[in-house]
Amino acid sequence: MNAEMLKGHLDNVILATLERGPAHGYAVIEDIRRRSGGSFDLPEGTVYPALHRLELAGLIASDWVTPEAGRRKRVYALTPGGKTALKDRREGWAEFSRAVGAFLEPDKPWAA
Amino acid sequence: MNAEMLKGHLDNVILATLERGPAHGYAVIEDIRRRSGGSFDLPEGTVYPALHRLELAGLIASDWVTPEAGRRKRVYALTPGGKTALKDRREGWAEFSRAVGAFLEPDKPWAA
DNA sequence: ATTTATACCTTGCATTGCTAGGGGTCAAGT
DNA sequence: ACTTGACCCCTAGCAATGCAAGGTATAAAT
Repeated sequence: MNAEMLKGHLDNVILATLERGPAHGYAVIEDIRRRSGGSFDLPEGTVYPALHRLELAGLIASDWVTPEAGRRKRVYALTPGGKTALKDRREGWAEFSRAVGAFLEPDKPWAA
Repeated sequence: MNAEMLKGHLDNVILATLERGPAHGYAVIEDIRRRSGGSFDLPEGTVYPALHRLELAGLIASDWVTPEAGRRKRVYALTPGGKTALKDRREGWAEFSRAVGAFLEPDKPWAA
């Protein structure tokens, strides 16, 4: 799978991951890998800047958590604005997916 | 629809457009707009460089055509390599679409 | 004559995912 | 004791891409 295809969709994937509950960066990477069936095996240099980007945009918020056993983690959670954004991006993805499918999935009924 | 979502997918859309037969740049833009149901209304500054890119990569080839009536056009057609690439990219899109759908289309059966 | 649609092109920008590095903690194996 | 691997965080700089903005030119419509 081409690497550039993810551009513009990573934020949506991360937001959808955090929709299931707060998680720290490393766990987000693992969730994405598992939930995508291995298709998205993202390096840290991709995900961490994306998380910072989303926090700067106000779509997620972070808290440092230091458990008794283990290392300190930065746990991210969706903000109300993030939930709204995710809803909008779902619609955006549906439209985009339908539009590209009209070109690359010629068996679909909508492909004129 | 977000603008950055098209990144990495435009080449596939253009290749699929030329799959139906040779066309010049301006016609490609119109075909994409029509076939996408208006979702992709691409400016020339997006499509023309992409066509040059694809030709440089050997996936399409161009010929200048000067009809008796009308303006001269640069007509692009898929090369054998382009047809092969399109086939591969169809599979890539299927995988990518399935993977993103697992995050943004939670009603789908594969969304664990 | 002016506007609109057609038809092509390029420069430079903003954004993005990735590579390649860095730091550090902790458990298990050798 | 030492190394390996898993865990957990971060940044600088690169390459690619879609786009805005601008230019050129012909043909048809008003």
